[in-house]
Amino acid sequence: MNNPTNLKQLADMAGVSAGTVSRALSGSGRVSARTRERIMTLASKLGYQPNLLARTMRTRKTNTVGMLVPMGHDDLQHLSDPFFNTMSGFLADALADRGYDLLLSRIIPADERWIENYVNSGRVDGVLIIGQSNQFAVIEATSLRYHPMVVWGGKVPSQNHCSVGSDNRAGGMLAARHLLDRGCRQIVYLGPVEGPEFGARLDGVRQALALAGHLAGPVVLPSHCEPSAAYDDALALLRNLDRQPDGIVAASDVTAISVIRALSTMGYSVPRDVKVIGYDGLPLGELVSPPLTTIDQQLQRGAGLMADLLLRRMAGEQTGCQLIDPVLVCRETT
Amino acid sequence: MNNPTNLKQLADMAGVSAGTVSRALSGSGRVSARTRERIMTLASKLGYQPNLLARTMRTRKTNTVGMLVPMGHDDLQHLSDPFFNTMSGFLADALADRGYDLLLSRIIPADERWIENYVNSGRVDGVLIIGQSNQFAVIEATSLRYHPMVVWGGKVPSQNHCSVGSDNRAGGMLAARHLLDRGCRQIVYLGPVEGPEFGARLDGVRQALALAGHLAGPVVLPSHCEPSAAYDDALALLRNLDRQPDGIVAASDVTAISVIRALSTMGYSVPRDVKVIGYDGLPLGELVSPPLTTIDQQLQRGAGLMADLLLRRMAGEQTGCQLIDPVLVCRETT
DNA sequence: TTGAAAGCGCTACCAC
DNA sequence: GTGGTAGCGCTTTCAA
Repeated sequence: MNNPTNLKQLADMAGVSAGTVSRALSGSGRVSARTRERIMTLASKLGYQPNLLARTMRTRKTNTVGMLVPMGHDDLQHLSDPFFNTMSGFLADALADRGYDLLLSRIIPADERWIENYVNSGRVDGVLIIGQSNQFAVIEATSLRYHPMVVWGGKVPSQNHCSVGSDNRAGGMLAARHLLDRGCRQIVYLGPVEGPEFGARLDGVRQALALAGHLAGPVVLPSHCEPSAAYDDALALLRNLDRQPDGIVAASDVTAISVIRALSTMGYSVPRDVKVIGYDGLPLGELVSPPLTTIDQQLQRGAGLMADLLLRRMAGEQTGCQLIDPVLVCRETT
Repeated sequence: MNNPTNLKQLADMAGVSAGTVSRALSGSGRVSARTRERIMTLASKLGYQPNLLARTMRTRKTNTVGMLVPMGHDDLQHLSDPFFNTMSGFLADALADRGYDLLLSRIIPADERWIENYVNSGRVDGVLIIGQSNQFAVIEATSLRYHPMVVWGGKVPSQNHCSVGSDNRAGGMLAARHLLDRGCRQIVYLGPVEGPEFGARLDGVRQALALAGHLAGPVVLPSHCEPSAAYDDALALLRNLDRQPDGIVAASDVTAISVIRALSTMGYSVPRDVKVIGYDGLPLGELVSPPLTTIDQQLQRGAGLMADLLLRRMAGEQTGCQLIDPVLVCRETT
């Protein structure tokens, strides 16, 4: 007695039609309780699993969400970056809770249709884009035609696409103000400066300093994203400074960690000589020593919001953006 | 002029049959160069993407690999753990390089058939299991019937399933010997002790100490996996010790980081007062300060090996296990 | 080289 | 409440 490989075989064994088995197994439709019961036990006894692809093909519902990370130019093992890792972990959890799987595809944007090409292949019900990177325009254009899409990132006034992310300007202000409160007077912003998110964080820092009467503003030290490149950048840039800073706003937690390493290489102690604040609130920040003071974007909550919004959009609803309030998490680097 | 949503529509527009379009687009089969060219340009102009699900259904090939993490009892946000994150990042990269996508499904083993139920649903060509956890027996039994499966984890002599992982005993020895070389005399093993992997690491530590004439062996302090639980455990266990250790072998990098935090809370300095060595070689270890001395399992290489072995098994080949040589990476915690 | 037709495994519709 | 039948979009024979 071979195990049934498809629904028809199971139906034959049960002495009913395929339709009945389908109704019994998928829970939809009217089947007598007895028949259902009988079919269920038989299926589980024989280890029968319906083919999800065939089901998907019929119902046009994959129960899968794709996560895409646009890798602008920076194509070196992006998916291993702590930020993306953390995000994919939270998203996988959030989606699993809602009955969806997460499909990770590494996509290097080749043309203006990379998102549509991906979704048109029919493997996902919706798509989550992590970071706008240098693809803001493409994302925006795509959002006019394709709706089940939610983007992690910043929000600009005229934006059409649905995004979830922290208020980066407010977060930047929070960070700078915290350093001021801690007595810092020579404040540096270190990290990437381009893209909607980083740009807004830097603006926030500028604004906070201006409000506090620091007319000179922060010293801006542009660096790469990738951790070891950021370390090299930080070392070179900080050594080059006329006056050593006493407070550094790093553009991200990963950057902050690289900065702290660079400072330690240079013989400075954190927070005694220099205070450093990160941005993101990665769980990782809690693990490092000294534990990292940071602006928490509440990534876990953000992942949940993205999942919720996406599901609503998949159901045809229109949704607005969600702005997460950044919160200061004061640990031991400031 | 609407964009074609399926192959038939495109065929009509091109004035050929569906079969011809299929042959042209999938590259297989004989089509005249001119026809192919014409169809390709038309398809790309109209933004047509073949439905991958339908193709999969016909060819029985999904070009997708599933990654499963058995969560024994410990079901709290496992996917956000740095180890799994790192692994999934490397695997996604390795698989992408080979033309495959990675499907992340959170599975909580319910019965002895959880793996088979997953693969029988037809969404993946093969499966990667991360960690044997308490599911060694299930994995072993499944491997008798289902072959496209590769497991990250340890290897025991009689094992049937294909695994990739470091030689945990050798790694444990390496770690302990390094601490001895550094002058440590009071050596503690801290971390989980159960499961094939952790058990072997601990054995290695024991063996190294015995070989060096330390008859008493290491003090064994069993702790949880999850970072903050591990921190609590470490604090409690270390405070309870009669004699403070001067060297700690942590069962993993994540554990090592928690241990270092605990030591710092207790007022000890690493590596001055106590030396700590981790296990895994997570990129994260390089980022923390002080940078972590660890036994590197070469996860990136391991992910590549897993991908290669899985692809060969998917092609019907039989493959043996791969044991990765653990290498000592000496940074600044020892 | 191309077209016609069958069929992958499932669900949904329409009878009864 | 259940069975028959059509069809999702594609690939793959088999004929022409």
